[in-house]
Amino acid sequence: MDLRNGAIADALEELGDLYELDGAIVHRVLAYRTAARTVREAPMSVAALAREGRAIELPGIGATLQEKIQALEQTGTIPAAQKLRAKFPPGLVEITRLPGIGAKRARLLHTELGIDSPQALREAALAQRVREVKGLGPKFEAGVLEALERAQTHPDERGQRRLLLPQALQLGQALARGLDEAKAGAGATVMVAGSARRMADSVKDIDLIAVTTRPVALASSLGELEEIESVASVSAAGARARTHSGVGVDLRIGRPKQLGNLLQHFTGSGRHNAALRELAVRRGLHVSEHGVLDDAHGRTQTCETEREVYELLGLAYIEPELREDRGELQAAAAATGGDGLPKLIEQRDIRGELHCHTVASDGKSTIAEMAGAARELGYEYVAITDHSATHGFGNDVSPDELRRQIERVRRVDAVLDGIRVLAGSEVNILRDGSLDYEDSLLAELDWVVASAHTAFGMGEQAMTERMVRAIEHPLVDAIGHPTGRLIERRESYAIDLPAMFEAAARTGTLLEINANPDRRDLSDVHARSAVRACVTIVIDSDAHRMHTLANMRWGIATARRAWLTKGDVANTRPWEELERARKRNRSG
DNA sequence: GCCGTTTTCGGCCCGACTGTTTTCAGTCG
Repeated sequence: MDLRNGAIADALEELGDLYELDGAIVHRVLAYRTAARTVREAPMSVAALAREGRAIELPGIGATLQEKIQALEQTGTIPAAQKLRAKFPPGLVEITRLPGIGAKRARLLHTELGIDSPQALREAALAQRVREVKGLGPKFEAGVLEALERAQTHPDERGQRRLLLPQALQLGQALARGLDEAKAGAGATVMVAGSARRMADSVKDIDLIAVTTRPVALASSLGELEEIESVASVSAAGARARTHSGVGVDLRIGRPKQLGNLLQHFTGSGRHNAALRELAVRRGLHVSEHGVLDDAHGRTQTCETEREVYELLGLAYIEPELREDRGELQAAAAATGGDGLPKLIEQRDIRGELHCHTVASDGKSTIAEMAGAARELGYEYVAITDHSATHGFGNDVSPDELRRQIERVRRVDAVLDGIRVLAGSEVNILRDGSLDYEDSLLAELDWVVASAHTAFGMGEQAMTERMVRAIEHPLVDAIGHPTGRLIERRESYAIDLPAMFEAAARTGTLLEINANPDRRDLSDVHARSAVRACVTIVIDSDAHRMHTLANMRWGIATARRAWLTKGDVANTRPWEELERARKRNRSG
């Protein structure tokens, strides 16, 4: 069994941390962290790739790192890491996670005071020995104690509890509105930036930007908002604060002329910006939140829009969702030989909903209510797909009950104008990959989604065989939430994704981007790999009541982050076209 | 440690903030 990518990434990250403690130059440390991310996001087994000597095909992985990955796979450990672990105890690495303490200071504490754990650090600080170290002082010592205290009383915050995107956007927009409406906000423009603007799965802290002619007054008013518990700093450049729920808020302020620079800078991601600046330097330009400095003229040019920033660098405009340093800069440089950026899918491209629930299983709304709500959203069709008999949640839909449900759907479809209501089911994929309705019953349905809801712990090979068997079933139109992950709560089950994608592409089975904001499954990275493997995607809300049909937007966000166009997504097509093209009609 | 309109060595983004500093290093995003 291959070592999972996550485990390899963890090992590379640890090694990077250790090298940093050991005083390695920052670029070497950075190389490990970049490689760790690449491995974590890779759609294939990096262990298998390394075995074939092909891991060097991944960006940021060279011969040295490939060797280390091979060693890790063969012996379970990397020799260099073992050596360094003996030198720097794990408690020291833990100390570098405390705010305000990095590798340099951790190492200083280790060599000067022999500190090797948070506990030892605490004792030294209480005995006022930390302030005696050259370069440190009483304020640092107090900060250390506070950080240790906080880590103890808020253990969950050390693990960086993150907000899901909907909560982050809601909070960010509330704060932006609050600043807008504050007295100092008159004439100001306030916007949500950061990972929330990039529509990431989850968000660590809220980034806001503002342009105004009265920066200090605006920065001061952040602390007056009801959501804010404490303010760490206020200046003309912005403010940092924390909400009552413990979320960090970073406000950055500039002049109206630099709105584009500021928004671009603070939207990030950090990696996108770093890559952007490297590209700029090669062209004699220096990019920052203040503007674009031209070496040749010694002048800084400010931009009112982000588009101008990218244009100054010879790039096409890059949508925020793409700014993750996943090839978007090369694509945006199409004029100089890149592939060009895709025209990303939009909400208005969606013509129908193909996965939602009603009171027949665990939903809260009726067929007529769901269909009416789907029509309100402008959809042309909606498939009612309640859970199947063995799911165990809500009311079990026995085969007879499903037959009655089909009749109910037909009746609603007959009386409801303006939308086509389809009879479907979200069928359970059993342990062996079989489904829990007879084929003859499935054949009566207009739409069949198949999903795994149980037995997530089976091994990779068994799980892959299970899913591939379901994919190969001639009556399965789509696979629901194909990896089973819950964002920030549950990892995906072990599965060979390339094998699943190959099967889906071969059979014409759709793979879902489930738009429930807790799932967003397939993820952005996986959906992109799937489409590259010639899989067609379907984006579904998986709504359990009328208003959650609007969750479609989170699925669209994931699709956009996956570089998907309208053409990659099945439910952008009219029902007749979709039905004609699907596999049960293709194969016969 | 990676990488190449600077190809096998010598670079490798930019600024704010903090606390410790007599001019800057470390940390963070």
